Amino acid sequence: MKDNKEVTIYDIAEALEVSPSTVSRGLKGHQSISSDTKKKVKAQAQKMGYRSNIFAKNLRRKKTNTIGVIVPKLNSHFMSSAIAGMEKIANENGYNLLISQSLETEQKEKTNVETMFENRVDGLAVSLAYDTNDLSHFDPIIENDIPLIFFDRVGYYKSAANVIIDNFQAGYQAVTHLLEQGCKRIAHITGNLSRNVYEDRLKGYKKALSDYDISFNPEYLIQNDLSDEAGVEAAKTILDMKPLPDGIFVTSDSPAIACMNTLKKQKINIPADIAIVGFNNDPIASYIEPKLTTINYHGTEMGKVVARNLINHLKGDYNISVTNTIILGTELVIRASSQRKP
Amino acid sequence: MKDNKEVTIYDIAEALEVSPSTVSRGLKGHQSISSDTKKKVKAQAQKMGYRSNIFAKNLRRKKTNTIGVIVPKLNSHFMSSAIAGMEKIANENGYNLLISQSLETEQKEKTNVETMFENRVDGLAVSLAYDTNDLSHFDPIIENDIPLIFFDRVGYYKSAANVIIDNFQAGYQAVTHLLEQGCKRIAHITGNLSRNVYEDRLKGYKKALSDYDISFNPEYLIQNDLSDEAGVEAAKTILDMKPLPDGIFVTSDSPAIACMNTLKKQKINIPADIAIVGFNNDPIASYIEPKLTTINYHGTEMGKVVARNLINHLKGDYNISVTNTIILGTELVIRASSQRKP
DNA sequence: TTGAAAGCGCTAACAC
DNA sequence: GTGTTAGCGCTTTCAA
Repeated sequence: MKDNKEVTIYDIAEALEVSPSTVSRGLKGHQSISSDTKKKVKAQAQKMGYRSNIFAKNLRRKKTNTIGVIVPKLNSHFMSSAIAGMEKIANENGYNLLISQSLETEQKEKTNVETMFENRVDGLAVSLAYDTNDLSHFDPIIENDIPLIFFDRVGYYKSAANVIIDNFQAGYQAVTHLLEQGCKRIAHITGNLSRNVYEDRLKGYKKALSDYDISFNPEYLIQNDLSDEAGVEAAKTILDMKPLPDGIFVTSDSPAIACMNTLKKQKINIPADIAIVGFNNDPIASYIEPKLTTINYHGTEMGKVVARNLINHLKGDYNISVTNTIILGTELVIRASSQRKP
Repeated sequence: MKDNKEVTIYDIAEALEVSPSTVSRGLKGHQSISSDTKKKVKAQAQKMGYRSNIFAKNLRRKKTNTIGVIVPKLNSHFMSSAIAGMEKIANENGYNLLISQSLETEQKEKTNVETMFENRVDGLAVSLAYDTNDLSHFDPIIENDIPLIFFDRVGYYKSAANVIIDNFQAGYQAVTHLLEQGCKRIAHITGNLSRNVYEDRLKGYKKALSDYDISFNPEYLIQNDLSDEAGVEAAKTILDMKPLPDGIFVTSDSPAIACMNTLKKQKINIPADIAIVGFNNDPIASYIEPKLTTINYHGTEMGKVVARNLINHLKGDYNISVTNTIILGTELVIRASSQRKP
């Protein structure tokens, strides 16, 4: 930043022989300024190459028009879509996004929260890291009345709003679908069960089974980190099961695909021998063979909802913590990997 | 943000019966302060729940420790990786990222630049929108000595640094590979040729052909917007060509795959009838059948390089515009879609 | 090693 | 409709 002589409202005031306040008011179209002066002020500002000093403004107004965003990883299909959605809404409303990633660790997440706090974001949107247990690092945020929204991976935390999908319903739907296709022994591959998303999907899985009078078999529950390697490992575990499961509900597409490919290599026929349902509707899901049945939910939409709520709250339109949880719809996308009947 | 009584250095000064300047110095570990006072100051700050006011600081220091990033779209594999890379480096160096997307339009890009300027980012990293022609909206950036780096999709613009991959070389390599596989009639599907990336890849394509004494046939050059639909259309165009091409170099994976699938439906054997090479090494490339040969380049790496250079420049380690263009390596990933020989 | 004081550029309460 | 004035909280020169 060049430090030689930025043009200030004083310079404009001087040139126009009015007071700085008149300039300040004129610039932002304050009502009690004659439209004549307004025009003059703006013209002069333009002419002198004036740009408002945002620090001074923030210093006075105590707000930044910036929304902080902390996500586990920026480069996933879902997250980048969610951020794209937030960016769009934020931008339309004159807000900026300050973005950081926790890289799935609680430690980094804490630092991120501090940074956001230091930078005095007006609001904060967070999707929790994989291993975050303690949420006390959000205390300063709440204590300072900074509106906080968790999205997708949310925590049980006072006075924060949540934007999530109906994970229970989605899990229920996925497993019911498998049951309808005639599956009797359905395995479930999932992640850290203290994350709401996986916990709720598991509940949906159990409920669907019980609705079909099938009792939950803990052996069929495989828990890992949902990496591709974990998908391969899970496939091996499943191949060792006796009797062999005839259906799998995997709580993420990418390990689902890794798992499916491994099974295929062992001459397992998908979906005839084992039907598979994933989660996320990643682009890959419709590119592989057989195409993967999965749960679709719109990241962009979720991002928009998050930003919209945060901004409405900041504008004072309504209080965010009243609307405590917003649940977005999902849909089951049925493709070849699970479809046994026409 | 709560507006009731934030703790300031004055409060600390008062409590400790020292001057504000001493507190200011103590807090940042200034050399000319006794380590005893430093300790006291820090302890007191901690005790009173002090947090520095970043606006006041910025107002004085005229810098924000923020780097602006403008990309066409956040939610592509490459871009989100690049941003993840930047975020990492920025964060390690105490910088924040202010991110916005141009959604591929020059108009939005202009607004974004203005916003970045208004927000006084210390540096700016930009990947150009698909349809940006005129670069004059970057003039204020340069005029105010804000370091500017273009990455991936760069422009010919004075005093901005570029971080790119060697598109010429990559195109050359891709096409040479097709030629080595025995292709004689190679079509090329590409995008807006006023974007360096596509322009240079085309040059590489031509050079490879000429090295094999094959003259460039403009009929084989298909230009579109690189969407999936465009890939399907391109496939149809190709099917109408007589003689049929026996190789295609597509300058992006996703239309390459759309194109390949369309060809497959018409009973074209890939790679026997037509060999295909894509570009980007998107995750899908290795999931489809046949797996797609493509050019790999690391978004994360590029993001890191961009951030590192910007920050080094800001720290005064060296001048960015001297190192005008940084070229990162790519590699050809040979997979089934192009491999005719073992 | 510490303090006094000026000022970064803007806003808004209050006065006219 | 416009001007005066007092800060917002911090840094930094200069002086002690």
